[in-house]
Amino acid sequence: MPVSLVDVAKAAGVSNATVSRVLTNSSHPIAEETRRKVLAVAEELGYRPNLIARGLRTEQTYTVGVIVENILSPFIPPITRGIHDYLRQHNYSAIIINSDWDPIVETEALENLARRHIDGVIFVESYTRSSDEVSKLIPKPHVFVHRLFNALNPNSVVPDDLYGARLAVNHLACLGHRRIAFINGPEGWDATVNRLAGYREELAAWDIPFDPALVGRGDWEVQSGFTVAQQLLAQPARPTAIFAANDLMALGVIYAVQDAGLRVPDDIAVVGYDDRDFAGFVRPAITTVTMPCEAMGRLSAEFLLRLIDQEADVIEPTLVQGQLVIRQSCGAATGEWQFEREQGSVIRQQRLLHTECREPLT
Amino acid sequence: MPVSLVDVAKAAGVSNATVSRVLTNSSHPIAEETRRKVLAVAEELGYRPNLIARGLRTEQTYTVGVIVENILSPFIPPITRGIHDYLRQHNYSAIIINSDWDPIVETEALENLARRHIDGVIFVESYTRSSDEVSKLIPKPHVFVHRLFNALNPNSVVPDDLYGARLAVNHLACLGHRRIAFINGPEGWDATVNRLAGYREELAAWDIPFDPALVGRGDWEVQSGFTVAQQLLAQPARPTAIFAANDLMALGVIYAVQDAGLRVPDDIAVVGYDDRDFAGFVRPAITTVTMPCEAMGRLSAEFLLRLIDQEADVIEPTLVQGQLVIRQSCGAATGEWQFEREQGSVIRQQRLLHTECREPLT
DNA sequence: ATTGACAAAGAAAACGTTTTCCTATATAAT
DNA sequence: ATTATATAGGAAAACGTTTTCTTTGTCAAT
Repeated sequence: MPVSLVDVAKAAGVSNATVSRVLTNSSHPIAEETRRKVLAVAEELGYRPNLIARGLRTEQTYTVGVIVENILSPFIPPITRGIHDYLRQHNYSAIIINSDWDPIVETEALENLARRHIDGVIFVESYTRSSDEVSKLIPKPHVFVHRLFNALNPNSVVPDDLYGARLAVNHLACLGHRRIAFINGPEGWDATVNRLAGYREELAAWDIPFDPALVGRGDWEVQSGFTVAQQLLAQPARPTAIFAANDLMALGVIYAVQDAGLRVPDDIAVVGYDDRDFAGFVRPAITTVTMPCEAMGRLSAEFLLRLIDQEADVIEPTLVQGQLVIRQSCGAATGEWQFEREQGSVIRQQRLLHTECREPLT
Repeated sequence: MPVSLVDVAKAAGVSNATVSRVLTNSSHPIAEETRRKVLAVAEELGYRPNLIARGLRTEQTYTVGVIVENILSPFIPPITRGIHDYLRQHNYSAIIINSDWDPIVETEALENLARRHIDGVIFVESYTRSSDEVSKLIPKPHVFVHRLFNALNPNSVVPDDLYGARLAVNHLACLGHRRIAFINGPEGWDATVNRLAGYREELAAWDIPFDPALVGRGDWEVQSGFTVAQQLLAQPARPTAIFAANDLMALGVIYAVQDAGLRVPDDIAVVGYDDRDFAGFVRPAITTVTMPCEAMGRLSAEFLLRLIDQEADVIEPTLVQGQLVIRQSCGAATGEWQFEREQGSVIRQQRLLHTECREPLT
């Protein structure tokens, strides 16, 4: 029923080989007339190459596996969006697997992908395997994107958390804050290490002494931001600004400030991290630093295809920078409180590092 | 390099055919001894069937396409999670395509899936195609899940919005509210039609007269909930409760109530719909009705496999019920304000319909 | 004893491509 | 005039399975 390559060959009065050569733009020489004839016939018959059959012969399936540890993580959709976009432009498709942090599921998934002879694998937010382990399980190129632990493995694309933290602190410093507290995430995460480093570096750039009493540790959840902020606010010389290592904790901070009878941003400025959707519509809307998910996704796909095409053997760990999104929680946004996300300020502020902003903004 | 079926056959001293029969549990009789021998050898050599080669012969790829209109929609992750879970248990994999509402991309995607000889397609939140159109584009079974328009097409799995709206209104009525306003979504959406119907039905069940002045229309966004709520609150006999057709608008309602110098839930009770993540951690946390995304996803996958296995020709449109999640915004939740989601109350309240709760709860 | 049915297994065809050979011209170089 | 080279295309092998067809026994029923 479906028309095959042989059907086209017969109808065009040529051999299989010729049709295949025309359709795959083979380097084998083909007379211009023949080429046109074949293309015309193929078009007319509505021929669709069978990628399964092709894959059997060429051992290339134009399919990559995407392994996701937790499909409900808020970063997954934009990351996969970037991946998909790039892949589609290069005629690749993606098989997505959700492993739910289960190593057994993940191993089975790799097994399954191997059976399908996919061309490569992208691990999203994965941390269970090292590059070597993966290579042993599936002899295909792979890339890690948004690796949460040991991010500097080869073949990984991760956010530049140090830079992002500097953006946040820089913004607060520009606004005149000198007692800037920091609520970090749990130990062990790369994000935690690097955001702290960025915080310290930017403080140093402004000649603000580092004060351990201004640094707390949460667990990424709202409640922890709330609790730690309460402690920070109870200090004798309380901070004038609090930078939380993610938006959820920043929201907890805002609640704590409000419960203490203070106002955000008037009494305490708050900056978050991640640019989660709610950051734009809670009250006050949260100034934050974006996770460059889509860009990371794109890049990881680009790198994977480069590995597949053997244009590279290994990819250097790559950092992707986020942007500062200025909203209400830090007092810098102008104009009325609004629900729309301020795209303009993202662009305007994105390169504000201390070198360009040695003095407070106003 | 990789070990093939012929390798296994040689090593076991039998023919290809025998190995294949053993490994696929064919109905062809096999001596028990031979079977064991083959299995042992396959295991020992680490044989992995080549699904590409198998697919070429059997015309079954154990792959389904999942077409998503907008991968950033908040419902997509849980829906695909349900789909993946079910598929994995049945050894199927999913190729995901994000069409970004672009019919051209979608058509190309279908074309691509057809080339890959996938076994079926699931359309998630799609509305651009009718069942017939799809069948013309790709001669494989398909299912729609969470169809936003014309939801009662054959082969679709959609939320039971009428039931969900009744749950919400019932809850408010149980709490003693009699002037219950409703902020609906934009015209044309199935959700809009059905949630209004549910609102009216439940009012009728409580013998509360329907008052058009208490019904407004938003556009699903926070701002619209805010604006419409302001209008409702300005009425001479203002409502004591407002049911918003989604959580974003419910949040806008809360802001409007607060801006009017009133309190939620003390002065005005608010109920939302969807159970978005933020509903659990905004202040006050929003009482809402869940979208049964994961269940819908599972079910759609189940139906698709049924179609693929030709156990059915067509699937009747199927409604999936959500649950009421009681939080702070309606005044019914007991205990302190807390960040954790109250799993218990979901279960406890889920079957409260007017028949079981003819009178206010307290 | 002959036939029929069944179990068990192998040989070979088939799936739809790509690719390796091979052949037949035409043209260029000796 | 012969040989080399390039162009163009066909025949057939190959990819790794499944499945059809065929064969060989074995056992039971006539």
